[in-house]
Amino acid sequence: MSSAPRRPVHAGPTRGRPRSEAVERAVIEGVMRLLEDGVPLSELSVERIARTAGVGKATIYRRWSGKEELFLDVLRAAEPPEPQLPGTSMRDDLVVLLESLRRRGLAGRNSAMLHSVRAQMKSSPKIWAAYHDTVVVPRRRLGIEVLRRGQANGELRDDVDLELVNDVFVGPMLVRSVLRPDAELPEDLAERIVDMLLQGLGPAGAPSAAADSAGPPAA
Amino acid sequence: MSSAPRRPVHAGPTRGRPRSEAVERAVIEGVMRLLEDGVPLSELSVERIARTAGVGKATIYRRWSGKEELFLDVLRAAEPPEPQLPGTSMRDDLVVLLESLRRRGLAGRNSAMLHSVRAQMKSSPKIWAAYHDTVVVPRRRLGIEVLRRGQANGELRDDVDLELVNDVFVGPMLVRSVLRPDAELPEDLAERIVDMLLQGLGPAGAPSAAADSAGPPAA
Amino acid sequence: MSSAPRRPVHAGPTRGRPRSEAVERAVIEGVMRLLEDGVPLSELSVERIARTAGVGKATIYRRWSGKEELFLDVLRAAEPPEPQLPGTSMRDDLVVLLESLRRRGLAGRNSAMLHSVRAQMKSSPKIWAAYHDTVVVPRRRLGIEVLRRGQANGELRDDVDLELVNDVFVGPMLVRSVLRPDAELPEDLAERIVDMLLQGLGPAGAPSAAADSAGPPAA
Amino acid sequence: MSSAPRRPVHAGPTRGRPRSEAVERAVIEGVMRLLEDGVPLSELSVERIARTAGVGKATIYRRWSGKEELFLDVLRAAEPPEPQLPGTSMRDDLVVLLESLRRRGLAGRNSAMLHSVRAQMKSSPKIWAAYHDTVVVPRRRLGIEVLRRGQANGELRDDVDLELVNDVFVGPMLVRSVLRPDAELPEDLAERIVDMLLQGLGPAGAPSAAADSAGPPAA
DNA sequence: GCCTAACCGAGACGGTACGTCACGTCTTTTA
DNA sequence: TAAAAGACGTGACGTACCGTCTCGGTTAGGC
Repeated sequence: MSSAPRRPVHAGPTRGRPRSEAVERAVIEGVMRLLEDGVPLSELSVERIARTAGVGKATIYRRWSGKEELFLDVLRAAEPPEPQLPGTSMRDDLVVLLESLRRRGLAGRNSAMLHSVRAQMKSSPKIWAAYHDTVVVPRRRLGIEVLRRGQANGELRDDVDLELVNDVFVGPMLVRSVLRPDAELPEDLAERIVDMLLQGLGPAGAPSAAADSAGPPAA
Repeated sequence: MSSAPRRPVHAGPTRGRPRSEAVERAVIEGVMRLLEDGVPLSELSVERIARTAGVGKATIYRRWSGKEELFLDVLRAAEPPEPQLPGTSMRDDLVVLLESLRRRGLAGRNSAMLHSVRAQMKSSPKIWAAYHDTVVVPRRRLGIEVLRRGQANGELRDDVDLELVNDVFVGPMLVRSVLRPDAELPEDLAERIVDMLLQGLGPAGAPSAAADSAGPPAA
Repeated sequence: MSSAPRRPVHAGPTRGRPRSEAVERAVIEGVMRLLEDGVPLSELSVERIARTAGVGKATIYRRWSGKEELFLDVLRAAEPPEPQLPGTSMRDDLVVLLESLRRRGLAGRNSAMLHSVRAQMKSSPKIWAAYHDTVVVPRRRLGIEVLRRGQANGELRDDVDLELVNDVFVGPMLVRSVLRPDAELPEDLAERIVDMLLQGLGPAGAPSAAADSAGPPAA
Repeated sequence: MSSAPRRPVHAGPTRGRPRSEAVERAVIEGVMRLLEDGVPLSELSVERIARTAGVGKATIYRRWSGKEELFLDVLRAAEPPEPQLPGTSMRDDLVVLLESLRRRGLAGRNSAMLHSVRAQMKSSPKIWAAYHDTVVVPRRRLGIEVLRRGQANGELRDDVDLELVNDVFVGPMLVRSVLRPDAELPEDLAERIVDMLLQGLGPAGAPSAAADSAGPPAA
């Protein structure tokens, strides 16, 4: 789970006193508590984190190379679990997927701050890449799998690039939380996006029948 | 151009030495040069900016309340001009709009850093809101205007929320540059997104003919 | 008076805000107050000195390269003024010289600590050399001058190395305060040393008459 | 040899693995090697000493309460053996005593550093007292014994304070090595000091004949 | 020949100080 | 009065040691 143990891997098995796992937890939870308490990101110094967690500064630097790397683990710990897909149809799975994305942006008081943390992490391309690979990509894979199943049972056209289609579904939801982090997103947003996209925006699209019948067209 | 002149409006017309406009430009261009030279954002201190621009620190603080506010002006200066819309059809206008969005993300070596600057600015909600209102919103208004014209001439269905539709078009492009700032986006991405959305993703959509014919369906 | 301004001597006249002399004084007096208050030397961190003097750490490092160099100025400030020599005879001058040496070792509560400071400074040969050159050597020169006058008026033999003779007078007094810093030295120690040395230790030395007549032999 | 075993004297005779004497030696010799290698005193951390000696930190703290106490044993180990007195006369014995003092100050490259170690120890009065009692006092006793024998056989006046006379002999030699640790002391310094003092500095002293004849006056 | 207590090296731990750097403010002189 | 320069108090940075505390593994008795 930890990003990089920073232990010089030179010695044999475990020599010396082993690292305390409790410390790891205390630090990450300390950061979360500070964020929940409304401490602005600019006041989240390593020094203060250490003080809050009741931990020496060196103990933090022994595990993480800096604030960014620590934040990476904080975000990973805060990431909500993978949503449970109903599996009844591609359309329903997509709605659940987008809905979980919407909820992530408004989970309690700290969500705005978590958003800032994510933004802050971009200062270091390496760290951001690590976040992208371990958090964003898996979620993306899940979406593409859902789309693939949709193609298989005829809910989705065959002649489309699934990567792009995934962005088309996810983009509208994500871009709202990125551009206006504190805006409240309407509850039926996921449904509206999915249905609108499935039925097309041009006037030649399937008639309004498709808008209410949520299930697969032929079933 | 400056966001907040910070001049206490107490004195008469202009007493003493007037502020040099050259200073303003020198500072903003200094920041840009540093970014272009690959200086990481974390090393962009006010102290260094002042040194680079050959300017006193106090002179910077006289104009901007801090680094974030300065960055705001830097981003505004770096923002590409509003794209020239062809006006031949909603579809073509949308392609140009999205294409300008794509290009913004790969403008030279500094684009990745400008992206970081944008991310950094989110640490301060006030500053981000200012950026949002002066840069994001106008561009958004432009898109919605295009969509409205599309509805008027039958290119877009009548029963849709234009705000949401705008996000649906813009989202896929934006989310890619947000999640993977250094990825190269294919040149025909704008076209593909627009056409895919106009024609719908469900199997009942217009046949493949619509996919190649890029022009408006009825023209 | 200051040991090394540490200012890079590159710019022309005085540019920018000049250094505050009050700060210099506050720091040195802060150290002295801490020593007087019985703070052990090992707790005399730069951090604490700065806090005591109400001064930033950087302000200290701007003037002194480290604790040792600062202590150098503290010792120079604490050094008692050059004693007033009576000039009545070499013997009397020597007694005054040695007496001032004795008194330096017991000036208030802080003398023991000043002694520690001196000891500490030896960790850095460069700093000690500076102390030696600016404090020890002048005092030494004074002693040798007294001896030279003694040779001139017949109080001291002609065939002796004045440097060595000076050490012979100063040594016994100094060695006591070095080896046993907290011992109280008897009040008449200076007199006893001078007279004993002038009259010789061998049994063939001048009879006890020389011991009471303190003045020059021919008076 | 060890100053304070620091073993809590609660258990019976010797239970468990006994302490390795080799470790004790390794640590002390490690310190000496570091000093010989020119490592400045300020870089002589317990951590580095342990690393050099290939020993755990706790092993050092098991034996010594801290760096100062360890240095005490280092100095004791470095102390040259008590000089062999010829016994032919007080004058000769004193010369040998002072000569051994002179030699101590120039024993290889490390003598300057040993001097620093001694100085450093003064930071802790307790440690310095221990050094004084176990190293300085015995040597002092030896000097006073020599003087007493000199009084007995007529080489030294009867009416003098032996403690003070001892300081008078030792002081000039010691003060030179204290004030200028790196100065080279001339080879005949011991002889010159002793003879000068025995014959007195006043012009009424024995004529120059006594200056060359080094032996006791009456033999 | 075990048992077991104390040793050993290694290194993590909570602290504290180091010396540097940047913050935003404040004096200076110069224009 | 604004400008460049740079000192100022503050406080975080990342590192190094402090002295203590586990770890796994040794090394001697005493049984």
